[in-house]
Amino acid sequence: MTTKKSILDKALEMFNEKGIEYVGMRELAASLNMRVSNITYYFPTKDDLVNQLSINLSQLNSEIVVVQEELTISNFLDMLEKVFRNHIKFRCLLLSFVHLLQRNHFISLRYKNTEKDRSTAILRMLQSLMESTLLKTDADLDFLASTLALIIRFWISEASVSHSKLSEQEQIKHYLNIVIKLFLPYVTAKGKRELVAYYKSRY
Amino acid sequence: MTTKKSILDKALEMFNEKGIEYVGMRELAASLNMRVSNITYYFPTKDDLVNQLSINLSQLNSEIVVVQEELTISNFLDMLEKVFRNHIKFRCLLLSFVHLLQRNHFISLRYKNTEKDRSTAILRMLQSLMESTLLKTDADLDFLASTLALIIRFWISEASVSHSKLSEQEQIKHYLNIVIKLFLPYVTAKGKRELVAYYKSRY
DNA sequence: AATATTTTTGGACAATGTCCAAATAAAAAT
DNA sequence: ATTTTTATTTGGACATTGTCCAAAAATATT
Repeated sequence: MTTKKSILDKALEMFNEKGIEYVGMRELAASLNMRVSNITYYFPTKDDLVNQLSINLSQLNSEIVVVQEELTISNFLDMLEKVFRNHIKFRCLLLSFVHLLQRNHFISLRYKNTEKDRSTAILRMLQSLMESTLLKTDADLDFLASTLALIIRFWISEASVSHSKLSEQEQIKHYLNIVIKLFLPYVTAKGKRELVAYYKSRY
Repeated sequence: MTTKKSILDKALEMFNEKGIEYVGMRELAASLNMRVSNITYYFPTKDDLVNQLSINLSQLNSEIVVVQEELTISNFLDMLEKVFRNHIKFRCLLLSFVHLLQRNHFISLRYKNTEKDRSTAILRMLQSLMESTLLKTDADLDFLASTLALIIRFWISEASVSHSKLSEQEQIKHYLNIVIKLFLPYVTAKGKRELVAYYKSRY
């Protein structure tokens, strides 16, 4: 394992534990048995370090969210669940989401580029579900996409505030459930069967 | 105007502008034409200062969210809109919500006390709407309350990230719209008339 | 007018992220 | 094998942050 990777791993671990803003460079260096300036050799600023973590999360999510023909509700929820799992792995980033975008120059630049892609990706998936007659033709896709985006971005913040006693698995279940119920009024009979099947297959 | 109040006012103004974490005590003091230690005389720590702002927001919201007999959809949405306006006035607090709860000892203590009150208040309002035959009897109130809580807490974070070009008025409209659409499948015919009437009366 | 209380001040403190010249280790070239 | 070049690591410095405190100044009370 390279020095760079060991720094990233330990940083993610400690950031997740205590929050990005509350882990000092000296503390991180001490945990790694190295000197602070050794970290800054690989990551000149703390923002660089955080930015690399954010790139890693983006890549992980990109592997999951792939455009596919004939998207099913199960596929869709599976993807969502995997994204939720990635969010837990990188939870420090999502808990500091707003601050990072306000102040981390790299992240805010990169985010602006991927933001539209991501939300149009969601919209296209919903359209695909509609074309497969899984969503009713009069379903308000913009509403669903907006609400979905809000949940995806902030579920983990909400969970850390309101459901911290729940296990990670239970938290994921809770917010997947909310998504399922969000879709419920808008799925066709066929879609509803898939939705219910997905729900029963897990819980 | 007392010194204490002038500190709170200026702090809120600058915190909203730049973010709580990015306004230093010296910067704040300079804007007030006073010395740092003069601020710490009234607010020994920055957390004390932030906590007082958070108390002020809580009080403002408590004045709005009052339990009333015969709650109507209009009343409910009016309350929500007023809460949204308060959130804009104190937006710095909501943008730092997670951090404050993680690290500000006062706020996290106080929040735990009011958290359950608030969410049961939401639930009771929904029950009241149901008793007034504005919500269908089979509406999933827990789902509505959960989703509502998520929107109320994080709409302004989402707006700052995704809709920063919109005016404050447009942002409020957008998220009120989401709430309206969230309720749409669960309102009775009578409730729907109210919902539509509310929507048309504004926009 | 003297005393007590409240408010304001300047300067200190430790901790933070960042930076840099020098030391060391490793690799490449001779 | 020895020298030169490059990559990595180190200790110490810097400005900035929130916090603290003894003394000064202003105000209130006796």
